[in-house]
Amino acid sequence: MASMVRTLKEQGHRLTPQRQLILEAIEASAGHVSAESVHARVAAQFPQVNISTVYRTLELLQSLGMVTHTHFDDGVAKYHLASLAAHQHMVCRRCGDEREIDVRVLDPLDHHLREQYGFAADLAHFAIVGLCARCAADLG
Amino acid sequence: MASMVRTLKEQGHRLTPQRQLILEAIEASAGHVSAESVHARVAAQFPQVNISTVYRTLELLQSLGMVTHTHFDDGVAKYHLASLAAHQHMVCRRCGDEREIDVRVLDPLDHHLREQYGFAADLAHFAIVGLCARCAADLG
DNA sequence: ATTCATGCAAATACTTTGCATCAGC
DNA sequence: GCTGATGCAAAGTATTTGCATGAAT
Repeated sequence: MASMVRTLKEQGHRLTPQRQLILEAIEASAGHVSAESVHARVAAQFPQVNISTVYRTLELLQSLGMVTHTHFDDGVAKYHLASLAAHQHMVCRRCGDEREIDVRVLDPLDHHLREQYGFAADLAHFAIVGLCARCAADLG
Repeated sequence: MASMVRTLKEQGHRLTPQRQLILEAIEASAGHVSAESVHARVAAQFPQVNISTVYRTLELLQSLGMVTHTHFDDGVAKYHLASLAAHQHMVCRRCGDEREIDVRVLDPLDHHLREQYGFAADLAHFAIVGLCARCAADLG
């Protein structure tokens, strides 16, 4: 995160308390967070920080490649540090249970798309939706 | 689609012109369509059909398993016939180019998730986002 | 001092909901 | 006739934008 601050300034952007707070909030949540929950975390200490600043900062951090976002089933964008990009999630459509899996599972697919189509997939970009074992059992 | 009408009635739902039109619109678009474009198609002929009816019908068709939806990169839900579920899309983050691929590509992943976690993934639920060959070249 | 970032409020896009009326069964 | 489906309007949620003020450099 020291490096992030550096990157910001190197790219000619200003270092503001808001930006630091937002960055810290994303780190602290160690996972995927919506803009709203980032804002909630920040606003818990500094209520005057506006959610539009959160959105603008998230966009900036994305454009700098420091952060990425993922769409879960509800269509809401969830953000996480780009350095954590090497993970993927399975979300159960029925119970909402969420589980992390190793991206290496996706490697064969990645290679295939690359070789077949020259397509560099960002496979961590979306959560994998489906039915978890328990719910499948429940449904008979 | 005759079967769809049957399913509707068997499940105790009424057959209305709106529902038929919406179903036809989804079929006609032979792909993934947003609620808004379904509405646009229907409204072209019958302007009095309301978009809330489109949403309600799409939800119904989903609950009956006739239709599914997919989130593309913009977070907007795109609907398609469940019978067409056996396809997947790659979308280029940069140029927006969209390309269909065979889901069989996803079979190994599907098997892995099933065996490892008992998770029945709906792999066609999300488009695969990434960078297409041309854009990758453009960016050097 | 300059210029970019912020807060605020308003706008936008997508989707859902309450309610009275209407139509399928 | 009963009940579920529709249209309309309004609310809700997620996100974006214009603009004047304020802060980082």
